[in-house]
This record gives sequence, structure tokens and C-alpha cells, in this order.
Amino acid sequence: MNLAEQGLLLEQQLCFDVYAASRAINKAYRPLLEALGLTYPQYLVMLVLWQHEAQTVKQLGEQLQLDSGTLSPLLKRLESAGFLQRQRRASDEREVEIQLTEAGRALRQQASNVPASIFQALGLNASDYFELKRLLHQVMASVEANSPD
Amino acid sequence: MNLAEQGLLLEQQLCFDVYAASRAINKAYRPLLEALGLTYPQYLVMLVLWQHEAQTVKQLGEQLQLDSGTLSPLLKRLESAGFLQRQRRASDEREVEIQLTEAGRALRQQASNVPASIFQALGLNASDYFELKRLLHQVMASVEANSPD
DNA sequence: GGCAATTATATTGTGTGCAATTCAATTTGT
DNA sequence: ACAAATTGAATTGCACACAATATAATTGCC
Repeated sequence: MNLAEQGLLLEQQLCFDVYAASRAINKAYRPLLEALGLTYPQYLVMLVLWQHEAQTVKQLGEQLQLDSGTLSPLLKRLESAGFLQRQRRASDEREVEIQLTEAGRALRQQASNVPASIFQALGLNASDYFELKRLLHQVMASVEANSPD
Repeated sequence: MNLAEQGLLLEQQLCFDVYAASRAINKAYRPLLEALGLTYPQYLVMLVLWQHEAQTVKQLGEQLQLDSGTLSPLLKRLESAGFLQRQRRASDEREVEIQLTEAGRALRQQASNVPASIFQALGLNASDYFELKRLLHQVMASVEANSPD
């Protein structure tokens, strides 16, 4: 087997590991978030809103790297679940502002143990945790330099 | 802000980094694979088949950690694209055997430069590459120990 | 041999992701 | 001021993911 062919082996593919790890992590969140009535992407949106309540769709999209094609239906589901409200901003009617409801705010308390549970499930010590974070950031920076948004 | 609340900050979430990196990598593959007529999950299936031509759906699913709900329609699309054929195995009619077509086999040559292109786009030196791989494997092993298949 | 449990795949339903398009509101250039 | 360009969301269309269910074939057990 020559060098080019060796690159085509699944077990050599770092990218597959990232892809598989992402799905495995999602699976670990599922039972925890099900108790809150959230999916993992919905939980990420709530994280952003818990940090700063009023956000436009665009601002959410920038932080989560998701576009309106993903966020619009997701936000509608969160709205019909009663966790937030969407309304056109008066100062610029193109923008839709997302506001937490009381139920959405209250959910934060119920979610407060999720990060620790997940951290434990990851099985990493602090130094590996930060090393993994560093390497992922490096990969994202490189990849996005080649294929910009 | 107390400790529990600090866990709920997006920028502290390693899991978000894995999720975002996975999508960023997918985006990097897209233009390369578009030239071959493949999506990234389809490319992964082809990688497995290039290594070992005859596989059942179950065997593919084990290697890629994907179930029949994902693989069945994906394999049908690869079949109608002319890259493979699906047929019930005579010895056990519950199993569906996947066979590459000549076009599917030929695609391997066209894909041979993909791994090197992607490796370059990742911007990692060899030692970071293997370190990232090690950490991801560790995470997957831990996570799957808690939420088994 | 026959029937219950198991196995392999397919189907259904829900929820992302994302490219491409559409539409309305705003900003810009003159 | 006003037409053209830009912007922010929503919509459409397609392709995953995955839980839950259905179906058909096989295996085990008596």
C-alpha cells in the first residue's frame, strides 16, 4: 500500500474521530437534557441566552456558528415550548430579538448540574481538558482560514 | 457568579468545541467531496468499502457507529449514484451485502489526494495530530462507558 | 417440528445543518 | 430624495442522526 492509499484508511482519520466524538458526546447529553425538555443544540442556545438575555438571531448565530436556516425552526420550537419569545425589533424591523420567558430563566437552575455531570463523563483531567480545547481551537482556526464563512 | 453558573458559560464548554470543530471540518471537506459527488458521511462509507469491499449494513454500522436509520437511505443514495450495489445475502436473507461497483472502485483514485489536502487544512504538526487523536479516543471511551450502545 | 426469542434491516417521525432562494427593511451612493 | 446594493430572517430542499416501531428471517429451546 502506497502513501496515498494509507491516507484513505478510516482508522487513520482524525476527522472521523472528531465526528464520532461529537456524536458520542451528544448521546451523553441526551438523557440529561431530555429531563429539561431540550435537545443539545437547543441547550446551546439556552446557554447563550442565560449569559445575555436579549439577543438577535444573528448574534446567536455568530456565537454558535449556525445560520438562520438552522436557528429559525429551532427557536420556534423553543418558543412553543414556552422558554423564549421572538419579536421584531422596533428600531430595525429586519432583526428578531429573542427574550427568555420566566420558564426559560427558571430552566437555568435545573441545568446547573449538567456541566459537572458531563465533565465527569468525559473522563479527562484538567490538563487534558485544556489541551484538547487548545487543539480543537487550533484546528478550527486553521480550517476556517481556508474555508471562510 | 458561583461555580455551578460558571459551568454554564458557552466559552467554557469543551463539548461545544468538539461540536463546532466537527461542523467546521465537514465544511472543509465539502468542496473537495462535491467534486466526487459525495457527502462527508458517504465518503466515510466509501472509505470503509475501499478497505474491504464486501460488507453488510451491520458491519458498516459498527465501524462508523451509525445505525440502519442513517445508513439505509444513505446507501440507497450511493446505489442510485452508481457507486455500489445492495443485495440480500443468500445464506442469511436478513443481511444486506454492499458491493462496490466499478465506478465506486474507480472513485478511490480520485479521492486519493483528499486526506493530504485535509491534513494540511487542519494545520497540525504530527505530534499535535496524534495528541488530539489520543484525547478524542479517551473521551469516546469514557463517554461510551457511561452511555453504552 | 414448532413456537418464542433474537437478529438484521427498513420505515417513520422529529430535529438538526446548511446551501440557495426569497422577501422585507435599511443603508448607501449620487 | 431615491434607486441600487446590502442586510437579517425566513423558507425550501436535501441529507444526515437517531429513537421507536415494524417486518421478515433465523436461531434456540422444549
